[in-house]
Amino acid sequence: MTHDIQPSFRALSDPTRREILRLLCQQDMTIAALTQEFDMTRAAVKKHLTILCDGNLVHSESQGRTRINRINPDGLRPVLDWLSFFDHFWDTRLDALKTAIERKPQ
Amino acid sequence: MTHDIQPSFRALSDPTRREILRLLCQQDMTIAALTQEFDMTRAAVKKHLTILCDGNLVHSESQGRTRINRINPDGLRPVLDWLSFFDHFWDTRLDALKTAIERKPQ
DNA sequence: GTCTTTGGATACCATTGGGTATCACAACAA
DNA sequence: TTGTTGTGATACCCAATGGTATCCAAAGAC
Repeated sequence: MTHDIQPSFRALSDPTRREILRLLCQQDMTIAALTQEFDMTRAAVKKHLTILCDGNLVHSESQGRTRINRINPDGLRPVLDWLSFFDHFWDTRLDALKTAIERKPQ
Repeated sequence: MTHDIQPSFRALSDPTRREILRLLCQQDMTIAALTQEFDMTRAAVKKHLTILCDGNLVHSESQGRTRINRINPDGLRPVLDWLSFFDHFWDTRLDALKTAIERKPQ
């Protein structure tokens, strides 16, 4: 039901893919347009886009001969949720430590 | 000067390492203690810890014979910053689109 | 129609990554 | 001292990954 976050973290772990996301934040782009921004072949960019789609961070849609690649901001939510969870537990532990120190008889 | 975020994203991309972070949120742990939580050898856990240290998410400190592994919450900040940047640009684009629609004569 | 462009798919290569096995070393206990 | 425990480091294995080259199909442009 709820999406696995692993594909999202995987997609974010490559600098080329993060750069693709940055570019797609500004405008939708075709594979050909994205390829012009990198020093690699179209096939390589296509592979990165597939991984970004698997991570639910990008959505692709055919329009005639071209295929429009679009950011999917909802895909980032599970990642942010996990990091928040992480932060929450850290805070909890910090609070527990603080409480322990305060209670400790000198 | 400012740390490269790539090692942090890399460290977060593996489920075992995310689980290690979750465990370390609750308490500091030695490698031996961490190894008991996983179905793998101490050497494998050690490798994961090295990657987490490279990503600045964990800090290790020798205490006599043992080595204490501790969460470094500051290491998560660059990651959160990047994701915020991402969010910001998405919002900006969304606003631009909204404005364009509102301005568009019907 | 033909040609060009855009993209999908596959095979292939070199490197990285996660894992084990193993040896060596330092610290503590007896 | 002898042994045990916690750790570091290395060599090795196999799968995954990032990349290329290549072929193929379909949509537009001419």
